[in-house]
Amino acid sequence: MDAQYKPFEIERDAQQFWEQNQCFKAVEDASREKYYCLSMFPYPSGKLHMGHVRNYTIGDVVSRFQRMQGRNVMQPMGWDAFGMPAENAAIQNRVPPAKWTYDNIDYMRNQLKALGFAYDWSREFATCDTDYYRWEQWFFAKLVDKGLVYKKMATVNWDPVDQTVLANEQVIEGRGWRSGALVERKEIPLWFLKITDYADELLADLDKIEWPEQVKTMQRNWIGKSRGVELTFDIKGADGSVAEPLSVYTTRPDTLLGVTYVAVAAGHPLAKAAAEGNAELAAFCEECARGGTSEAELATKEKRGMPTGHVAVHPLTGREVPVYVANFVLMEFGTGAVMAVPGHDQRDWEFASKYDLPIEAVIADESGRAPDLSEAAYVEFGRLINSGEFDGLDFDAAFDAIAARLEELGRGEVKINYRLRDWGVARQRYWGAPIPVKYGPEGQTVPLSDDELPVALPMEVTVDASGSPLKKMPEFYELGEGWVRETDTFDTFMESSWYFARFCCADNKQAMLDERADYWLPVDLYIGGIEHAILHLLYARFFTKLMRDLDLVKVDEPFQRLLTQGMVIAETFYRPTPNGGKEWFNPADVEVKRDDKGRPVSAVLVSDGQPVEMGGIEKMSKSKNNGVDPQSMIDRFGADTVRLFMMFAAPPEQSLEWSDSGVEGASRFLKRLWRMVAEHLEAGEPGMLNAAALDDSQRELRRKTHETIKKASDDIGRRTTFNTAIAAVMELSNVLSKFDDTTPLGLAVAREAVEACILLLAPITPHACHALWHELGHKEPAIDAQWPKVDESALARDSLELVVQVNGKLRARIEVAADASKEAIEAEAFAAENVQRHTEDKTVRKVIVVPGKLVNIVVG
RNA sequence: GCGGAUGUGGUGGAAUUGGUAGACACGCCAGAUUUAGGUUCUGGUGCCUUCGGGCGUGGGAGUUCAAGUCUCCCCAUCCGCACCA
Repeated sequence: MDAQYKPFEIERDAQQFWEQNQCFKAVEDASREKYYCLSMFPYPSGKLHMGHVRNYTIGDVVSRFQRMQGRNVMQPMGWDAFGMPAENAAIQNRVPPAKWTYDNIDYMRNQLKALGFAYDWSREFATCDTDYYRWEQWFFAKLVDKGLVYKKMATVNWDPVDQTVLANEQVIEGRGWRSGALVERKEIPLWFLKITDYADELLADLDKIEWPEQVKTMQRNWIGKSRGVELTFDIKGADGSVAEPLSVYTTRPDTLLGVTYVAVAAGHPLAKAAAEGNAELAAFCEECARGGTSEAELATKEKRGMPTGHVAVHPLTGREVPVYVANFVLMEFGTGAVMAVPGHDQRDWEFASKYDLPIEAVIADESGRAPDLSEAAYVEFGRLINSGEFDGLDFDAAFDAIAARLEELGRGEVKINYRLRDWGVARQRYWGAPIPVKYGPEGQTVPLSDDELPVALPMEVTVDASGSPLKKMPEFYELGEGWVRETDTFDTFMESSWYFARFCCADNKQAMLDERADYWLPVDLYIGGIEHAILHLLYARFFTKLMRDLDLVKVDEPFQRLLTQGMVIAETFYRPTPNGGKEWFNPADVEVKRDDKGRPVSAVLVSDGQPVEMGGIEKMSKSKNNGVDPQSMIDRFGADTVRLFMMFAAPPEQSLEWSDSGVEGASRFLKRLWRMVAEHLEAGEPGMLNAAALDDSQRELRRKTHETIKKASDDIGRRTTFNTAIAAVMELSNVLSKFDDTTPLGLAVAREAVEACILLLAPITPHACHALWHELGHKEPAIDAQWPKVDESALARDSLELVVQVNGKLRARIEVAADASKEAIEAEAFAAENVQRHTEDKTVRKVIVVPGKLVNIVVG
């Protein structure tokens, strides 16, 4: 064999072999156990970034591993092709979004192929293909029939200059990103899916799936099921006139007697009514409507309010408290009004302090007395005080008693609430799937029927900043006789909510899904960024339940296991610019200088030799210019090196810091591995592996081989910590390289170790392992080789090393027989010289023996 | 603001169930070989030390024979927040 590792030839040959033999085409086979491994499909932004490479390498490693376990593996790939960047590119470059998108797909597909991923390309599709989104339109019409779709007014970001709706991303510090105009909140009618109908099931079924606990927690908190009381306050105008009663929801009815004011949203009917004769209040309400709609922006805003002049009558005591308009109360949440208990809610406390409203204690602290409310609200549970007949009750008793009393008075009832809101799926944009609805001359709203579908998106359009071109295309929306088509398109989360199912039967032109989905679903392992922990994953779970209820799938949950991968980060470099900004330089163009300890101390730009500042390690991004181009790495080192580095540098769930020298290390290891196999083959033909005839060093290598198989199998299969699996194989290869026994038996043991290294690495560096497996004389390709099995008998040891601690400090190591008794171990421990030194003149109080691990002698 | 996470040598990380902290790799130091240089190989490398040992996992307290791991408080950084994907 060629003693030199030539990654480019090897990779080209391996990829050709896989393609010619259609090795990764997945075929349904009821007699075999299936494994559906899916990575989140990419948005075709132009070229792959390192985050993609990481994501897809993880998926590929698992897919190839599962194949070697004998499973029938499907690993598909496609394109999440609708979205805003295509429109932005269209505005900038005057290219229609469709052309831009499909060109990007062509380029990125080639990049994926160069990385050698084991995809079944026959299942590929893009969500902007009419053949894909037509089923989404069909499905939406079915949901309308089932009553799971409705239209209501909702708040959007409105750019008053460009006269267009902005995404939250397009609102920068309260201003439109193009126009710079102050953004306003505006109400427009939009389509919604009733995800709240499924809130309970979405919550309960989290227990059925093997997801990271933190992701499940985030989803639980997002759904936010709470038990509380909805109650009403009677309202009186400033002149004493009676107004519409005000409904509020609270999870703390035990604090009801501490209510000292009530607050409503600026858009609340009560606020609107009060503002009519009050110019100051009207101005305030208008001001509240300024700025973006994002919750982070609203929640961090300074809390402000203004009295309406109305008073609310306490439902139990009859006490009259002022009604405020407050900017932190939102019409979209709950009833658009809240009761305020400044003594026991921090936000209410701050508001009350600011506007000089009374702060009263109705919950006692641990000592049973009224808590000190001068610095902050007391938010713990406790027994009631200053609450009349309810005094002395704890939270649960007070909850029930107060709820019962309100119910008796017809003033309230216990209610389960969810934080989750229905899903607004309409977007006022062009590059999305058209919403299949038409409107009639008499105001009818009708979903399109099967024979009116699909509604194809016109592909040849000119896009500008003034909103969707569909709204200016009568040939698109005019249907004749006064009928017009909806011009809004779907949220792109719609497409990504069911693509995993369509991969099962992407070629079906007659139906959305067929029985092949029953074979492949659920996805066994889903891999993608943690940033999708809530929205995408929740919507996909919701869609699965919708599809199940329409008899399209049989599963309750889409993704049985979930792996959330961390970000790829890199050092940043910059120079200050005269205008106070920063000019960022790519790490590839910078050289870092180190001190004699290897600490980075300074950096210079290679092109001019002048210094640049180090800006810290950040997520790879365009704005900081610290992205490392995967293509240039593949061109320099080959795909296997890039894959190996990515899997070795960090466990998949943590962020991964890019390091050029780390990549070189990965490349070095592959060269060493290659040379080692070549030298092993030079050394001659191995004999039969007779386990009973091994000498000590042979037995030791064989034990290391099987320990490595055991660890790597567990690391890849169960723990998905690929970095430690690779480290274990490196250890084995280090031991192997020092093993120079060229007897037939020695070579047999070495051959077993070499083959273990290659097979254990085959999922990670598939091209090199494909070639090496062939060099070792195997006719079947490495992808069809069986994953190595552990020989438990090779793991057995005669003696074990234990550590001896005195008062928890390590003092000695002892060698004891594997089956030594506790007494024998203790005796051996006390016999150690260093142990004697630390125990003499002291009383032994306790001896702890942890079998196979350690002895701890406690002296005093 | 709310929700979720992370923090270990000069660096990335390992320590899976409370039981030897620092596996594996990068970097650095010394040596060897070859070369014009990169390369390759061998050895060393947490910090301090009076060479007995002591200290050490963001900071502070606690539980335990034993804490990177469990509990409480604090600090810093990252992700998400419903129209970015």
